[in-house]
Amino acid sequence: MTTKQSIEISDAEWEVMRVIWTLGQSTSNEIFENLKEKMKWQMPTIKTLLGRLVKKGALSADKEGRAFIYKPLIEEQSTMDHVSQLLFDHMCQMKIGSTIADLLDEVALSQSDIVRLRNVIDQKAKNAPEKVECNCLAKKTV
Amino acid sequence: MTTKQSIEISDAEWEVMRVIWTLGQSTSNEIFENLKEKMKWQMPTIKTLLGRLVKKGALSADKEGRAFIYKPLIEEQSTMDHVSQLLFDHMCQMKIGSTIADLLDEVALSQSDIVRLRNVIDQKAKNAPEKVECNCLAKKTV
DNA sequence: TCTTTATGACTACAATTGTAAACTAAAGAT
DNA sequence: ATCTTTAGTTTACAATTGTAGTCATAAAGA
Repeated sequence: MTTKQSIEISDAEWEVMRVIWTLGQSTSNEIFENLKEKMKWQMPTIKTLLGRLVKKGALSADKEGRAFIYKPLIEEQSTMDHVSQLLFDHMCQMKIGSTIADLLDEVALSQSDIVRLRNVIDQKAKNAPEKVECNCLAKKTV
Repeated sequence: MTTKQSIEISDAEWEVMRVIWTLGQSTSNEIFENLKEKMKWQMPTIKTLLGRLVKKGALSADKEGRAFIYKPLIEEQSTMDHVSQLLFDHMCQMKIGSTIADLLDEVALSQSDIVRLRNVIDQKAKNAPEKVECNCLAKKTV
């Protein structure tokens, strides 16, 4: 799993990836079973998404008898890290801290997540500046 | 500012919003000056994005002499909160904690951000479960 | 071996997005 | 009262995305 960071995965494709990541590998049928309720998708929709994901290099497809077995070529955690960084990269730096705080308030966290988060924050605390500057405007070239 | 949460703002549009949010209000010219370097955009590109944002209800446009003054109709912090929630909503619940930890490691945080984050985490710690279940597969309807 | 069926491949098509050219109308200058 | 400049409007156009129909083919059963 080389984990190419440059791959763009759309929302719909993301749903397919989640199933495959969780199962480790999967057939189109299995994916269909897992998503038809939640997404109200027809089989051809899944086929299209699988095709695009293979083409993008996010999945491998190995023929196993009649069907293909799809396996992830990119790793889940690093893909999640990548897209969240992309998102926050194009937001006002000054407000990222509060946004993450608001976010933490909404998500489910386990005890070990808490430990991990506390550690990260303790580390950051050591060198945190008083204020983070807004980076939304071009620097004045006076 | 009513802050309609349903508005979808694309990446390019986001850049325009950031400038307007930071300035409070702006003309197309001012936006151009702030983004031409960073985005390498031509003026018509900005015009298009402004038009789309007004149409979407993200901006108001008041004629002031020759030009329009654009003002945000949605609030920056809540828009940031909204899009980050949207992003994490379609990710594996089980891995969100570690993703946010990885993210915190990368971003700039001020001392007051740190205080705020510690508070949120302390709150969450009270009721945090041992483990957060993966929510990527359909529940078996046995 | 022939037929049925499951599965993937190809095609489709509208909406959104990124990017910008061309056109038009109004404001300021002469 | 014109002309020029400037700012907005309309049009354009390819790529991506969401969603799915149709076609072809290979496997499985009769």
